[in-house]
Amino acid sequence: MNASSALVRTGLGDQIRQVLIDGITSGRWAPGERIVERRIAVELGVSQAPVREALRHLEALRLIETLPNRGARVRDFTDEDLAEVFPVRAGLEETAADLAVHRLAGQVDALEVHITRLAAATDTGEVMRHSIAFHREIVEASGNRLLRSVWQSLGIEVWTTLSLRRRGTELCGKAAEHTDITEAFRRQDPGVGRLVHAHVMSYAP
Amino acid sequence: MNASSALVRTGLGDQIRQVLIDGITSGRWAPGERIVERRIAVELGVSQAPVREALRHLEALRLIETLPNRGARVRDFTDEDLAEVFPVRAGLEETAADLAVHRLAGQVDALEVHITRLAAATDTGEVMRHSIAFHREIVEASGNRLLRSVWQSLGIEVWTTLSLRRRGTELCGKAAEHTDITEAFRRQDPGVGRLVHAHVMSYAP
DNA sequence: AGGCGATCAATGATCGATCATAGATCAGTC
DNA sequence: GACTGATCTATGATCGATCATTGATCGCCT
Repeated sequence: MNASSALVRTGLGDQIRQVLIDGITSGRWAPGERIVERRIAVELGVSQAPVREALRHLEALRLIETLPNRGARVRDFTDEDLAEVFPVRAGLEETAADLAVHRLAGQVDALEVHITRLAAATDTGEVMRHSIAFHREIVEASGNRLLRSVWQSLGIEVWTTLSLRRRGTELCGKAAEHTDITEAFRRQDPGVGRLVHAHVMSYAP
Repeated sequence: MNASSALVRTGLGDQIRQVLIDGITSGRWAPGERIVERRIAVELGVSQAPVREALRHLEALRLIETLPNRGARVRDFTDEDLAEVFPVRAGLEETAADLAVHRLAGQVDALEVHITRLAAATDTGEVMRHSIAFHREIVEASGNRLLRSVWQSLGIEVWTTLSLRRRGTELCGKAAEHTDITEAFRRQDPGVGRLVHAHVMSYAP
């Protein structure tokens, strides 16, 4: 067991997953390229088992495709793949907003925090993270744990990164709508769900 | 390797998962009860690895909870857990319906098949399966593979089974609404999404 | 008695090795 | 040369064993 990259002892599978995600989003592994379990295992100085575990996570995130007995390969993301995310997100977040508007009861402090941070963000990555955090906050505020689980399993961050990598960054400028949404939450506007829906869909290509 | 239950050679993990799901839905393992990897492995005459794989699937279905280094236990499903499914399903299926109405373009044959089969169903389990199949058809018809993937990952069948086990069966009588929905699809009614949403929510406790 | 650290058993996490399958390669036949 | 089947290779799937963590138990000290 070497120490190629200082893998500290806390959940090998998780760490390997992150390595693989970084590798895919950074383009180290090209779309369509095969990811061989043992090769990764040797490279990271670990066994095959935690690599398999990580790969199943990537499969759940739909970052890779696996065929029985034939291993995994990086998905060749089509524009359609990227576009498919938005209706699903929009539907989920509309549901979340409709649930959250009752629970928040006009208390929008948590949302405003993210707006402030987003305004202060400098680089693209930071803008993305804070923008996503705002949406995550709505989902959290829904109080529906299943909804949160499903939303998270979409791997929004990763897909957004991939989307940015493909097309030029176009996610700025929409920040103003976050303020509109927050105001709708503050006055407990029952139309906030549709507002969120439209907002999410406006990101779609 | 014994042959306790004729585990044929095609995806041990999948088969083990089914054994565990059956065990949980049938009540063999009580809520809160611990599921010990090696115990299952010995019982089924397999190794620990495929059992772990199966357990991760159950975790994704939220049938079990796992703590790091402390194993898995059957979730103690609260009424709230069961109730949480419906808003999420409703949101997803509304999205699906809105997408599907364009793609189907009034062709509702596939939907009608399930209505016919549902009408012919005899026992409760069959009613449930055909009823679910109708909803699955809508999701399939959306053409959005991500949506399908997310919907399937909800494990509707399992949760419905659990719901039936807890409360008396109350899912009959709603079948008529399936006909209404199908008609809405046939005439490409843009309100079909809301109709499906309301229909799904009507199952909620 | 109560608190506290050492010890132990159970078991999840990980490992290294083996088994089995899918493709690729090669030999033989026509 | 083209087709068929045997063989070989790479690799996923599975196994049995070991490492490491957790919570429980026990004995000691105050």
